[in-house]
Amino acid sequence: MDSTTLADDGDAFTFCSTCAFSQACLSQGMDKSGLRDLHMLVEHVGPLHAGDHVFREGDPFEAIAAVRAGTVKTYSIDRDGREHVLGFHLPGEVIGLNAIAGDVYPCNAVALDTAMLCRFSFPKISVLATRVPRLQQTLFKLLSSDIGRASLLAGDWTADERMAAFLIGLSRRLSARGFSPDRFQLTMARTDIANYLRLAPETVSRVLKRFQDEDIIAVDRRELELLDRSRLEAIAGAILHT
Amino acid sequence: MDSTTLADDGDAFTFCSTCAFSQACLSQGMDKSGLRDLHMLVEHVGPLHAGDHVFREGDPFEAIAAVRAGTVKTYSIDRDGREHVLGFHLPGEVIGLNAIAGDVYPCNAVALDTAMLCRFSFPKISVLATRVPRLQQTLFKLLSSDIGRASLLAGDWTADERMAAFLIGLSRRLSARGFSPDRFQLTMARTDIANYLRLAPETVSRVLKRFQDEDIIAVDRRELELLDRSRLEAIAGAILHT
DNA sequence: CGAACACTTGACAGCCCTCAACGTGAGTGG
DNA sequence: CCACTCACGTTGAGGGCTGTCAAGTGTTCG
Repeated sequence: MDSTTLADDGDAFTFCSTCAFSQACLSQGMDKSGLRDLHMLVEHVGPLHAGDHVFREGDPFEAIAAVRAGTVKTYSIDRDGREHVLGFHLPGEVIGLNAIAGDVYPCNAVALDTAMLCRFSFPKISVLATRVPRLQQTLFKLLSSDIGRASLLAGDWTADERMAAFLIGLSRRLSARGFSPDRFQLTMARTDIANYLRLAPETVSRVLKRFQDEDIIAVDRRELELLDRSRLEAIAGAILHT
Repeated sequence: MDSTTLADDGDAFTFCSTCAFSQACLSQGMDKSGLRDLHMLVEHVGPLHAGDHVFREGDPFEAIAAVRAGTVKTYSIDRDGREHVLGFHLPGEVIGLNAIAGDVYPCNAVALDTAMLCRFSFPKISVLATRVPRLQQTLFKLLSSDIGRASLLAGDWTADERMAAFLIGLSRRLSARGFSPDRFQLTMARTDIANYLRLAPETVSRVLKRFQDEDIIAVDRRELELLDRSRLEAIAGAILHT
Protein backbone atom coordinates (compact mmCIF):
# COMPACT_ATOMS: atom_id res chain seq x y z
CA MET A 1 0.00 0.00 0.00
CA ASP A 2 1.28 3.37 -0.92
CA SER A 3 -0.05 5.42 1.93
CA THR A 4 0.45 8.71 0.16
CA THR A 5 -1.91 7.72 -2.63
CA LEU A 6 -5.33 9.24 -2.48
CA ALA A 7 -8.21 7.20 -3.74
CA ASP A 8 -10.01 10.38 -4.65
CA ASP A 9 -8.89 13.91 -4.88
CA GLY A 10 -12.26 15.30 -3.98
CA ASP A 11 -13.93 18.15 -5.73
CA ALA A 12 -16.49 20.57 -4.47
CA PHE A 13 -19.44 18.24 -4.92
CA THR A 14 -18.19 14.70 -4.40
CA PHE A 15 -15.67 15.25 -1.64
CA CYS A 16 -13.29 12.47 -0.68
CA SER A 17 -14.85 9.08 -1.21
CA THR A 18 -12.41 7.63 1.31
CA CYS A 19 -13.50 10.02 4.01
CA ALA A 20 -15.48 9.03 7.08
CA PHE A 21 -17.86 11.85 6.37
CA SER A 22 -18.61 10.60 2.91
CA GLN A 23 -21.71 8.86 4.12
CA ALA A 24 -23.07 12.17 5.24
CA CYS A 25 -22.13 13.90 2.01
CA LEU A 26 -22.53 11.37 -0.74
CA SER A 27 -24.88 8.56 0.09
CA GLN A 28 -27.69 10.50 1.59
CA GLY A 29 -27.93 13.64 -0.42
CA MET A 30 -26.78 16.51 1.67
CA ASP A 31 -28.08 19.54 -0.19
CA LYS A 32 -25.61 21.62 -2.13
CA SER A 33 -25.76 24.40 0.38
CA GLY A 34 -24.82 22.15 3.26
CA LEU A 35 -22.12 20.50 1.23
CA ARG A 36 -20.63 23.84 0.31
CA ASP A 37 -20.60 24.86 3.95
CA LEU A 38 -18.85 21.67 4.95
CA HIS A 39 -16.17 22.42 2.39
CA MET A 40 -15.89 25.94 3.66
CA LEU A 41 -14.84 24.79 7.08
CA VAL A 42 -12.48 22.02 6.00
CA GLU A 43 -8.84 22.86 6.44
CA HIS A 44 -6.40 20.60 4.64
CA VAL A 45 -3.39 19.71 6.76
CA GLY A 46 -0.17 18.17 5.59
CA PRO A 47 1.67 16.44 4.27
CA LEU A 48 2.98 15.54 7.70
CA HIS A 49 6.02 13.33 7.98
CA ALA A 50 6.69 10.43 10.31
CA GLY A 51 7.06 11.81 13.79
CA ASP A 52 5.16 15.04 13.17
CA HIS A 53 2.41 15.65 15.69
CA VAL A 54 -1.13 16.56 14.75
CA PHE A 55 -1.84 17.65 18.32
CA ARG A 56 -0.44 17.01 21.75
CA GLU A 57 -1.95 16.20 25.10
CA GLY A 58 -2.97 19.44 26.78
CA ASP A 59 -3.33 21.45 23.58
CA PRO A 60 -6.57 23.40 23.56
CA PHE A 61 -9.24 21.44 21.76
CA GLU A 62 -10.50 23.16 18.68
CA ALA A 63 -10.92 20.62 15.95
CA ILE A 64 -11.39 17.02 14.99
CA ALA A 65 -9.62 15.67 11.94
CA ALA A 66 -10.13 12.97 9.35
CA VAL A 67 -7.12 11.08 8.09
CA ARG A 68 -6.91 11.38 4.31
CA ALA A 69 -3.69 9.49 3.76
CA GLY A 70 -1.12 7.75 5.90
CA THR A 71 -1.45 6.48 9.45
CA VAL A 72 -1.86 8.42 12.67
CA LYS A 73 -1.17 7.01 16.10
CA THR A 74 -2.93 8.39 19.17
CA TYR A 75 -1.29 7.76 22.51
CA SER A 76 -0.77 9.09 25.99
CA ILE A 77 2.07 8.86 28.47
CA ASP A 78 1.18 7.85 31.99
CA ARG A 79 2.73 9.05 35.23
CA ASP A 80 5.38 6.36 35.09
CA GLY A 81 6.43 7.29 31.58
CA ARG A 82 4.81 4.31 29.91
CA GLU A 83 3.18 4.89 26.57
CA HIS A 84 -0.41 3.77 26.02
CA VAL A 85 -1.45 3.61 22.40
CA LEU A 86 -5.13 4.40 22.03
CA GLY A 87 -5.41 3.64 18.37
CA PHE A 88 -4.04 3.60 14.86
CA HIS A 89 -6.06 5.67 12.44
CA LEU A 90 -6.20 4.85 8.77
CA PRO A 91 -7.42 6.94 5.86
CA GLY A 92 -11.09 7.77 6.33
CA GLU A 93 -10.98 7.56 10.12
CA VAL A 94 -11.45 10.44 12.50
CA ILE A 95 -9.25 11.53 15.39
CA GLY A 96 -9.91 13.90 18.24
CA LEU A 97 -13.37 12.65 19.16
CA ASN A 98 -12.30 11.82 22.70
CA ALA A 99 -11.34 15.48 23.19
CA ILE A 100 -14.87 16.86 22.84
CA ALA A 101 -15.71 16.22 26.47
CA GLY A 102 -12.89 18.44 27.71
CA ASP A 103 -11.30 21.66 26.65
CA VAL A 104 -7.94 20.13 25.85
CA TYR A 105 -6.83 17.05 23.94
CA PRO A 106 -6.46 14.13 26.35
CA CYS A 107 -3.87 12.42 24.17
CA ASN A 108 -1.21 12.92 21.52
CA ALA A 109 -1.58 12.25 17.81
CA VAL A 110 1.47 11.59 15.69
CA ALA A 111 1.95 10.63 12.05
CA LEU A 112 3.60 7.25 11.53
CA ASP A 113 4.33 7.89 7.89
CA THR A 114 3.56 10.62 5.39
CA ALA A 115 0.05 11.71 6.26
CA MET A 116 -2.56 14.20 5.14
CA LEU A 117 -5.61 15.27 7.09
CA CYS A 118 -8.80 17.24 6.85
CA ARG A 119 -9.28 19.44 9.87
CA PHE A 120 -12.78 20.46 10.99
CA SER A 121 -13.24 23.21 13.54
CA PHE A 122 -15.47 21.57 16.09
CA PRO A 123 -17.53 24.61 17.02
CA LYS A 124 -18.17 25.24 13.36
CA ILE A 125 -19.04 21.69 12.44
CA SER A 126 -21.37 21.57 15.45
CA VAL A 127 -23.25 24.58 14.20
CA LEU A 128 -23.47 23.08 10.75
CA ALA A 129 -24.71 19.83 12.28
CA THR A 130 -27.74 21.63 13.68
CA ARG A 131 -28.65 22.65 10.15
CA VAL A 132 -27.78 19.32 8.54
CA PRO A 133 -29.31 16.47 10.55
CA ARG A 134 -27.48 13.89 8.46
CA LEU A 135 -24.17 15.38 9.55
CA GLN A 136 -25.25 15.37 13.17
CA GLN A 137 -26.20 11.73 12.86
CA THR A 138 -22.83 10.92 11.33
CA LEU A 139 -21.04 12.58 14.21
CA PHE A 140 -23.15 10.71 16.75
CA LYS A 141 -22.36 7.44 15.05
CA LEU A 142 -18.65 8.13 14.79
CA LEU A 143 -18.54 8.89 18.50
CA SER A 144 -20.61 5.86 19.37
CA SER A 145 -18.39 3.55 17.31
CA ASP A 146 -15.33 4.71 19.19
CA ILE A 147 -16.94 3.68 22.46
CA GLY A 148 -17.42 0.17 21.17
CA ARG A 149 -13.91 0.03 19.77
CA ALA A 150 -12.38 1.05 23.08
CA SER A 151 -14.51 -1.44 25.02
CA LEU A 152 -13.38 -4.31 22.83
CA LEU A 153 -9.73 -3.86 23.66
CA ALA A 154 -10.64 -3.62 27.32
CA GLY A 155 -11.53 -7.30 27.54
CA ASP A 156 -9.14 -9.84 29.01
CA TRP A 157 -7.86 -11.68 26.00
CA THR A 158 -4.75 -13.71 25.45
CA ALA A 159 -1.81 -12.41 23.46
CA ASP A 160 -2.77 -14.63 20.53
CA GLU A 161 -6.36 -13.42 20.51
CA ARG A 162 -5.28 -9.80 20.67
CA MET A 163 -2.78 -10.11 17.89
CA ALA A 164 -5.13 -12.04 15.64
CA ALA A 165 -7.92 -9.53 16.20
CA PHE A 166 -5.52 -6.69 15.53
CA LEU A 167 -4.43 -8.13 12.20
CA ILE A 168 -7.96 -9.02 11.11
CA GLY A 169 -9.12 -5.58 12.13
CA LEU A 170 -6.40 -3.87 10.13
CA SER A 171 -7.15 -6.06 7.15
CA ARG A 172 -10.86 -5.29 7.22
CA ARG A 173 -10.37 -1.57 7.64
CA LEU A 174 -7.85 -1.42 4.82
CA SER A 175 -10.12 -3.51 2.67
CA ALA A 176 -13.01 -1.14 3.31
CA ARG A 177 -10.86 1.69 1.97
CA GLY A 178 -9.98 -0.19 -1.18
CA PHE A 179 -6.59 -1.58 -0.20
CA SER A 180 -5.60 -5.21 -0.35
CA PRO A 181 -6.97 -7.18 2.61
CA ASP A 182 -4.28 -9.85 2.38
CA ARG A 183 -1.09 -7.91 1.88
CA PHE A 184 -0.24 -4.71 3.65
CA GLN A 185 2.36 -2.79 5.55
CA LEU A 186 2.53 -2.51 9.30
CA THR A 187 3.22 1.20 9.44
CA MET A 188 3.82 1.06 13.18
CA ALA A 189 6.76 -0.31 15.14
CA ARG A 190 6.47 -3.55 17.11
CA THR A 191 6.67 -1.45 20.24
CA ASP A 192 3.62 0.52 19.13
CA ILE A 193 1.66 -2.66 18.52
CA ALA A 194 2.74 -3.89 21.92
CA ASN A 195 1.63 -0.71 23.66
CA TYR A 196 -1.65 -0.86 21.81
CA LEU A 197 -2.36 -4.49 22.67
CA ARG A 198 -0.96 -4.20 26.20
CA LEU A 199 1.79 -6.67 25.53
CA ALA A 200 5.55 -6.56 25.81
CA PRO A 201 7.35 -5.96 22.51
CA GLU A 202 9.00 -9.33 22.96
CA THR A 203 5.61 -10.99 23.14
CA VAL A 204 4.52 -9.32 19.92
CA SER A 205 7.63 -10.64 18.26
CA ARG A 206 7.10 -14.14 19.55
CA VAL A 207 3.42 -14.32 18.61
CA LEU A 208 4.12 -13.08 15.09
CA LYS A 209 6.86 -15.65 14.74
CA ARG A 210 4.61 -18.43 15.92
CA PHE A 211 1.85 -17.36 13.54
CA GLN A 212 4.42 -17.46 10.78
CA ASP A 213 5.71 -20.88 11.80
CA GLU A 214 2.13 -22.12 11.65
CA ASP A 215 1.70 -20.67 8.14
CA ILE A 216 -1.03 -18.31 9.25
CA ILE A 217 0.85 -15.23 8.14
CA ALA A 218 4.05 -14.31 6.37
CA VAL A 219 5.84 -11.38 7.88
CA ASP A 220 9.05 -9.76 6.72
CA ARG A 221 10.02 -6.71 8.68
CA ARG A 222 6.92 -4.56 8.29
CA GLU A 223 5.52 -6.30 5.26
CA LEU A 224 2.69 -8.59 6.16
CA GLU A 225 0.67 -11.19 4.29
CA LEU A 226 -2.34 -13.08 5.60
CA LEU A 227 -2.04 -16.70 4.45
CA ASP A 228 -4.88 -18.26 6.40
CA ARG A 229 -7.52 -15.69 7.21
CA SER A 230 -10.04 -18.17 8.51
CA ARG A 231 -7.64 -19.58 11.06
CA LEU A 232 -6.73 -16.08 12.16
CA GLU A 233 -10.40 -15.25 12.53
CA ALA A 234 -10.89 -18.40 14.55
CA ILE A 235 -8.15 -17.36 16.94
CA ALA A 236 -9.54 -13.85 17.23
CA GLY A 237 -13.07 -15.20 17.30
CA ALA A 238 -14.20 -14.27 20.77
CA ILE A 239 -13.05 -10.68 20.29
CA LEU A 240 -14.43 -10.10 16.83
CA HIS A 241 -17.81 -11.58 17.52
CA THR A 242 -18.82 -10.16 20.87
CA MET B 1 -26.77 5.10 50.43
CA ASP B 2 -30.41 4.41 49.75
CA SER B 3 -30.36 3.96 46.06
CA THR B 4 -34.09 4.36 45.69
CA THR B 5 -33.98 7.89 47.03
CA LEU B 6 -34.25 10.62 44.48
CA ALA B 7 -32.27 13.75 45.06
CA ASP B 8 -34.89 15.71 43.17
CA ASP B 9 -38.28 14.81 41.95
CA GLY B 10 -38.11 17.10 38.99
CA ASP B 11 -40.89 19.35 37.87
CA ALA B 12 -41.64 20.75 34.48
CA PHE B 13 -39.08 23.53 34.67
CA THR B 14 -36.23 22.30 36.80
CA PHE B 15 -36.08 18.66 35.77
CA CYS B 16 -33.94 16.24 37.73
CA SER B 17 -30.92 17.95 39.19
CA THR B 18 -29.15 14.61 39.33
CA CYS B 19 -29.63 14.02 35.66
CA ALA B 20 -26.84 14.05 33.12
CA PHE B 21 -28.88 16.39 30.99
CA SER B 22 -29.28 18.91 33.77
CA GLN B 23 -26.36 20.89 32.47
CA ALA B 24 -28.22 21.41 29.25
CA CYS B 25 -31.42 22.43 30.98
CA LEU B 26 -30.43 24.28 34.09
CA SER B 27 -27.01 25.79 33.83
CA GLN B 28 -27.21 27.31 30.44
CA GLY B 29 -30.74 28.46 30.04
CA MET B 30 -32.51 26.23 27.63
CA ASP B 31 -35.59 28.21 26.67
CA LYS B 32 -38.90 27.10 28.06
CA SER B 33 -40.04 25.79 24.74
CA GLY B 34 -37.02 23.52 24.39
CA LEU B 35 -37.34 22.39 27.97
CA ARG B 36 -41.01 21.57 27.51
CA ASP B 37 -40.17 19.53 24.43
CA LEU B 38 -37.49 17.61 26.30
CA HIS B 39 -40.05 16.73 28.93
CA MET B 40 -42.49 15.72 26.27
CA LEU B 41 -40.22 13.01 25.00
CA VAL B 42 -39.06 11.68 28.36
CA GLU B 43 -40.55 8.37 29.31
CA HIS B 44 -40.18 7.38 32.93
CA VAL B 45 -39.28 3.73 33.37
CA GLY B 46 -39.42 1.72 36.52
CA PRO B 47 -39.11 0.95 39.24
CA LEU B 48 -37.10 -2.01 37.98
CA HIS B 49 -35.94 -4.65 40.42
CA ALA B 50 -32.60 -6.38 40.72
CA GLY B 51 -32.22 -8.64 37.71
CA ASP B 52 -34.69 -6.79 35.49
CA HIS B 53 -33.26 -5.88 32.12
CA VAL B 54 -33.49 -2.44 30.58
CA PHE B 55 -32.52 -3.82 27.21
CA ARG B 56 -30.76 -6.84 25.83
CA GLU B 57 -28.09 -7.38 23.24
CA GLY B 58 -29.74 -7.53 19.84
CA ASP B 59 -32.82 -5.55 20.80
CA PRO B 60 -33.58 -2.88 18.20
CA PHE B 61 -32.03 0.39 19.27
CA GLU B 62 -34.58 3.09 19.87
CA ALA B 63 -33.62 5.00 22.95
CA ILE B 64 -30.93 6.02 25.37
CA ALA B 65 -31.72 6.23 29.05
CA ALA B 66 -30.54 8.14 32.07
CA VAL B 67 -30.39 6.37 35.40
CA ARG B 68 -32.47 8.26 37.93
CA ALA B 69 -32.04 5.92 40.87
CA GLY B 70 -30.27 2.64 41.54
CA THR B 71 -27.45 1.03 39.62
CA VAL B 72 -27.45 -0.44 36.14
CA LYS B 73 -24.83 -2.86 34.85
CA THR B 74 -24.06 -3.09 31.14
CA TYR B 75 -22.42 -6.27 29.94
CA SER B 76 -22.02 -8.64 27.06
CA ILE B 77 -21.46 -12.37 26.81
CA ASP B 78 -18.71 -13.53 24.49
CA ARG B 79 -18.62 -16.62 22.33
CA ASP B 80 -17.16 -18.68 25.16
CA GLY B 81 -19.89 -17.66 27.56
CA ARG B 82 -17.72 -15.31 29.58
CA GLU B 83 -19.33 -12.14 30.81
CA HIS B 84 -17.66 -8.80 30.11
CA VAL B 85 -18.94 -5.95 32.22
CA LEU B 86 -18.77 -2.69 30.29
CA GLY B 87 -19.75 -0.43 33.13
CA PHE B 88 -21.77 0.34 36.22
CA HIS B 89 -24.09 3.28 35.81
CA LEU B 90 -25.10 5.42 38.75
CA PRO B 91 -27.89 7.97 39.05
CA GLY B 92 -27.35 10.76 36.55
CA GLU B 93 -25.43 8.62 34.10
CA VAL B 94 -26.57 7.61 30.64
CA ILE B 95 -26.72 4.16 29.08
CA GLY B 96 -27.18 3.09 25.49
CA LEU B 97 -24.75 5.53 23.91
CA ASN B 98 -22.69 2.71 22.43
CA ALA B 99 -25.77 1.55 20.53
CA ILE B 100 -26.11 4.64 18.36
CA ALA B 101 -23.64 3.39 15.81
CA GLY B 102 -25.70 0.30 15.04
CA ASP B 103 -29.36 -0.55 14.77
CA VAL B 104 -29.37 -2.89 17.76
CA TYR B 105 -28.00 -2.69 21.28
CA PRO B 106 -24.51 -4.23 21.38
CA CYS B 107 -24.82 -5.15 25.05
CA ASN B 108 -27.24 -5.94 27.85
CA ALA B 109 -28.32 -3.59 30.62
CA VAL B 110 -29.60 -4.96 33.89
CA ALA B 111 -30.64 -3.36 37.16
CA LEU B 112 -28.51 -4.36 40.14
CA ASP B 113 -30.97 -3.00 42.65
CA THR B 114 -34.23 -1.09 42.53
CA ALA B 115 -33.75 1.35 39.69
CA MET B 116 -35.64 4.08 37.88
CA LEU B 117 -34.78 5.53 34.52
CA CYS B 118 -35.67 8.27 32.11
CA ARG B 119 -35.96 6.98 28.59
CA PHE B 120 -35.31 9.26 25.60
CA SER B 121 -36.28 8.18 22.12
CA PHE B 122 -33.09 8.70 20.20
CA PRO B 123 -34.64 9.83 16.92
CA LYS B 124 -36.70 12.35 18.82
CA ILE B 125 -33.91 13.69 21.00
CA SER B 126 -31.76 14.00 17.87
CA VAL B 127 -34.34 16.16 16.22
CA LEU B 128 -34.67 18.26 19.33
CA ALA B 129 -30.89 18.59 19.45
CA THR B 130 -30.92 20.30 16.06
CA ARG B 131 -33.18 22.97 17.55
CA VAL B 132 -31.35 23.19 20.89
CA PRO B 133 -27.60 23.45 20.28
CA ARG B 134 -26.89 23.12 24.00
CA LEU B 135 -28.56 19.72 24.01
CA GLN B 136 -26.55 18.65 20.99
CA GLN B 137 -23.40 19.72 22.74
CA THR B 138 -24.35 17.77 25.85
CA LEU B 139 -24.89 14.64 23.79
CA PHE B 140 -21.55 15.08 22.05
CA LYS B 141 -19.83 15.43 25.39
CA LEU B 142 -21.56 12.44 26.93
CA LEU B 143 -20.48 10.32 24.00
CA SER B 144 -16.95 11.65 24.08
CA SER B 145 -16.61 11.00 27.81
CA ASP B 146 -17.55 7.39 27.32
CA ILE B 147 -14.70 6.96 24.85
CA GLY B 148 -12.24 8.19 27.44
CA ARG B 149 -13.74 6.01 30.13
CA ALA B 150 -13.47 2.91 28.01
CA SER B 151 -9.90 3.72 27.00
CA LEU B 152 -8.82 4.04 30.62
CA LEU B 153 -9.82 0.52 31.50
CA ALA B 154 -8.04 -0.71 28.41
CA GLY B 155 -4.62 0.05 29.84
CA ASP B 156 -2.44 -2.68 31.34
CA TRP B 157 -2.68 -2.05 35.04
CA THR B 158 -2.09 -4.30 37.99
CA ALA B 159 -4.93 -5.71 40.05
CA ASP B 160 -4.18 -3.22 42.85
CA GLU B 161 -4.22 -0.26 40.50
CA ARG B 162 -7.47 -1.36 38.92
CA MET B 163 -9.22 -1.94 42.20
CA ALA B 164 -8.02 1.33 43.71
CA ALA B 165 -9.08 3.28 40.64
CA PHE B 166 -12.43 1.54 40.68
CA LEU B 167 -13.11 2.48 44.28
CA ILE B 168 -11.90 6.05 43.88
CA GLY B 169 -13.98 6.36 40.74
CA LEU B 170 -17.10 5.11 42.47
CA SER B 171 -16.47 7.45 45.38
CA ARG B 172 -16.06 10.49 43.16
CA ARG B 173 -19.12 9.73 41.08
CA LEU B 174 -21.29 9.15 44.13
CA SER B 175 -19.91 12.30 45.70
CA ALA B 176 -20.78 14.30 42.60
CA ARG B 177 -24.39 13.14 43.00
CA GLY B 178 -24.54 14.17 46.63
CA PHE B 179 -23.84 10.84 48.28
CA SER B 180 -21.14 10.21 50.86
CA PRO B 181 -17.73 9.79 49.23
CA ASP B 182 -16.34 7.74 52.11
CA ARG B 183 -19.07 5.29 52.91
CA PHE B 184 -21.16 3.52 50.33
CA GLN B 185 -22.59 0.22 49.18
CA LEU B 186 -21.10 -1.97 46.50
CA THR B 187 -24.32 -2.74 44.69
CA MET B 188 -22.61 -5.27 42.46
CA ALA B 189 -21.32 -8.75 43.22
CA ARG B 190 -17.61 -9.48 43.50
CA THR B 191 -17.94 -11.42 40.28
CA ASP B 192 -19.27 -8.32 38.54
CA ILE B 193 -16.37 -6.24 39.78
CA ALA B 194 -14.03 -8.96 38.60
CA ASN B 195 -15.58 -9.08 35.14
CA TYR B 196 -15.43 -5.32 34.96
CA LEU B 197 -11.79 -5.07 35.99
CA ARG B 198 -10.75 -8.17 34.06
CA LEU B 199 -9.73 -10.04 37.16
CA ALA B 200 -10.70 -13.34 38.67
CA PRO B 201 -13.26 -13.10 41.48
CA GLU B 202 -10.66 -14.61 43.76
CA THR B 203 -8.26 -11.81 42.95
CA VAL B 204 -10.91 -9.21 43.76
CA SER B 205 -11.43 -10.89 47.09
CA ARG B 206 -7.73 -10.99 47.87
CA VAL B 207 -7.04 -7.40 46.88
CA LEU B 208 -9.94 -6.12 48.97
CA LYS B 209 -8.71 -8.16 51.92
CA ARG B 210 -5.19 -6.81 51.56
CA PHE B 211 -6.48 -3.24 51.33
CA GLN B 212 -8.41 -3.90 54.51
CA ASP B 213 -5.42 -5.44 56.27
CA GLU B 214 -3.46 -2.31 55.38
CA ASP B 215 -6.22 -0.09 56.81
CA ILE B 216 -6.90 1.54 53.46
CA ILE B 217 -10.53 0.46 53.44
CA ALA B 218 -13.02 -1.29 55.68
CA VAL B 219 -15.25 -3.70 53.88
CA ASP B 220 -18.04 -5.80 55.31
CA ARG B 221 -19.93 -7.78 52.74
CA ARG B 222 -21.07 -5.04 50.37
CA GLU B 223 -20.66 -2.16 52.77
CA LEU B 224 -17.53 -0.19 52.06
CA GLU B 225 -15.70 2.59 53.84
CA LEU B 226 -12.66 4.46 52.56
CA LEU B 227 -10.26 4.93 55.46
CA ASP B 228 -7.24 6.29 53.64
CA ARG B 229 -8.27 8.00 50.45
CA SER B 230 -4.89 9.50 49.70
CA ARG B 231 -3.17 6.13 49.83
CA LEU B 232 -5.84 4.68 47.59
CA GLU B 233 -5.35 7.53 45.15
CA ALA B 234 -1.62 6.95 45.23
CA ILE B 235 -2.10 3.31 44.28
CA ALA B 236 -4.52 4.23 41.51
CA GLY B 237 -2.38 7.19 40.54
CA ALA B 238 -1.21 6.19 37.10
CA ILE B 239 -4.75 5.38 36.01
CA LEU B 240 -6.51 8.41 37.42
CA HIS B 241 -4.02 10.89 36.16
CA THR B 242 -3.34 9.84 32.61
C1' DC C 1 -33.66 -26.57 58.22
C1' DG C 2 -31.61 -27.26 53.86
C1' DA C 3 -30.17 -25.72 49.50
C1' DA C 4 -28.31 -22.45 46.56
C1' DC C 5 -25.39 -18.86 46.13
C1' DA C 6 -21.77 -15.50 47.14
C1' DC C 7 -17.59 -15.05 49.01
C1' DT C 8 -13.16 -16.46 51.01
C1' DT C 9 -8.90 -18.90 51.43
C1' DG C 10 -5.16 -21.92 49.94
C1' DA C 11 -2.11 -24.47 46.65
C1' DC C 12 -0.36 -24.61 42.25
C1' DA C 13 0.53 -23.64 37.51
C1' DG C 14 0.82 -20.92 33.40
C1' DC C 15 1.11 -16.94 30.70
C1' DC C 16 3.51 -13.15 29.92
C1' DC C 17 6.77 -9.61 31.62
C1' DT C 18 11.48 -8.47 32.74
C1' DC C 19 16.15 -8.62 31.92
C1' DA C 20 19.82 -9.54 28.90
C1' DA C 21 22.24 -10.53 24.76
C1' DC C 22 22.35 -10.89 20.05
C1' DG C 23 21.04 -10.13 15.10
C1' DT C 24 19.72 -7.19 11.28
C1' DG C 25 19.02 -3.11 8.20
C1' DA C 26 19.27 1.58 7.08
C1' DG C 27 21.83 5.57 7.01
C1' DT C 28 26.38 7.96 7.30
C1' DG C 29 30.91 9.25 6.44
C1' DG C 30 35.44 7.99 5.13
C1' DC D 1 32.74 0.13 -1.34
C1' DC D 2 33.17 -0.68 3.43
C1' DA D 3 33.19 0.17 8.40
C1' DC D 4 30.52 2.21 11.80
C1' DT D 5 26.53 3.45 14.39
C1' DC D 6 22.11 3.21 16.04
C1' DA D 7 17.45 1.95 16.25
C1' DC D 8 14.62 -1.80 15.80
C1' DG D 9 13.67 -6.44 16.23
C1' DT D 10 14.58 -11.21 17.75
C1' DT D 11 15.70 -14.89 20.89
C1' DG D 12 16.59 -17.04 25.40
C1' DA D 13 16.33 -17.67 30.55
C1' DG D 14 13.98 -16.83 34.70
C1' DG D 15 10.53 -14.98 37.75
C1' DG D 16 6.21 -12.82 39.30
C1' DC D 17 1.45 -11.77 39.00
C1' DT D 18 -2.76 -13.55 38.57
C1' DG D 19 -5.77 -17.28 36.81
C1' DT D 20 -7.35 -21.94 37.76
C1' DC D 21 -8.81 -25.51 40.64
C1' DA D 22 -10.47 -26.97 44.95
C1' DA D 23 -12.38 -26.78 49.42
C1' DG D 24 -14.38 -24.36 53.06
C1' DT D 25 -17.32 -20.61 55.25
C1' DG D 26 -21.12 -17.62 55.59
C1' DT D 27 -25.66 -15.78 54.20
C1' DT D 28 -30.06 -15.57 52.17
C1' DC D 29 -34.31 -17.47 51.10
C1' DG D 30 -37.77 -20.82 50.42
